[in-house]
Amino acid sequence: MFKLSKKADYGLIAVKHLAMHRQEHACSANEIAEEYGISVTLMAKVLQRLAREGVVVAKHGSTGGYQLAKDPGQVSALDVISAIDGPVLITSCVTSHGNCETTERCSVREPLRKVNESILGVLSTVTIAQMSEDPNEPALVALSGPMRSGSHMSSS
Amino acid sequence: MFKLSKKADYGLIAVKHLAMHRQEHACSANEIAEEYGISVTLMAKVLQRLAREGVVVAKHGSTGGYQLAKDPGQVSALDVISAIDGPVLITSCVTSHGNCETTERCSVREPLRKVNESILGVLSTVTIAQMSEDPNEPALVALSGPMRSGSHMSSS
DNA sequence: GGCAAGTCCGACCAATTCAGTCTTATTATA
DNA sequence: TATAATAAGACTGAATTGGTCGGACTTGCC
Repeated sequence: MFKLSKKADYGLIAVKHLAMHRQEHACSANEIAEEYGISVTLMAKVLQRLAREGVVVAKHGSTGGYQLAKDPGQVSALDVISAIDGPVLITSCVTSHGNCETTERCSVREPLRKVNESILGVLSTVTIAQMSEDPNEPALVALSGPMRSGSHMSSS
Repeated sequence: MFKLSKKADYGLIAVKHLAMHRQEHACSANEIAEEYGISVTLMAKVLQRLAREGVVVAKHGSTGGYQLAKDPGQVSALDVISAIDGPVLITSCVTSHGNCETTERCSVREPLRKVNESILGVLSTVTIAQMSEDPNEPALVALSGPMRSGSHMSSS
């Protein structure tokens, strides 16, 4: 469809958790998973991936765990998502070496590439630090308002 | 991951094709599918869906086929995508009645909701008419600039 | 120094879900 | 009557989700 994978979702949760516990001890996968009621094994896998990609650093040993590798202001949502799910591409056509078999005939590739770039721009603008800010307005109120799903927000 | 479904992809291709053949006869699913080397049955299903959602109009009979329901400038990419795949929601949490079981504990819901809105904004800005234009025309470049729509750039 | 506990790491595996495809039958129009 | 849209269902395969196990590493305690 057009959704983040659960792994990417968990990755964002984990990274945000680490951002909020920077000063303290390193957080273990177990600790984070239990805090949010998430599958421990999957969260562990996500954190391993994030460590391999350099988003977080792992510390072995009995007091080990994970910590953010950089400042929360330096890590974007795109960093986390693409670390887990690989490069963000809205279509299979729009790869770096675009090679769907109907390349010449496919006429929507170029416009979609631009859309893809815009989305990358959006995702890279949002940092973990921003996501950790205290939302002074209750989220539920906004959500219970008029449905936004099918609507195209009065552009122009 | 974060990809359009093949159906949505085909939908965009079909709608663009219809936009470029407005003046002429109605195009059958068979004709469009063969032109782009696409599975005929899937393309038919996509067009059926688009017809049901009012994006295109179907004409029965031997000279039948599909035609755009509106002006190409009035149809956005979001219209096509959400007609086929349903509402665009980047996470399962961010629904209209947000009900993932860890709602209170889940801390990334609100930031992601804003990201979702930004993406909706991007998709709704792109019209079929723009997609049919010359690729050199930088119709979308403006979007890569400063974020609009729900962004929290003005952080504190 | 040596041992045990707690943690990360990597690979392999199982169940579920979902997208994509095909099939069949029906309806409407020229 | 022939053509093309419409509709509903079954099937297939891949991706996602989630788990298990054995290994390696670091720390704390004896």
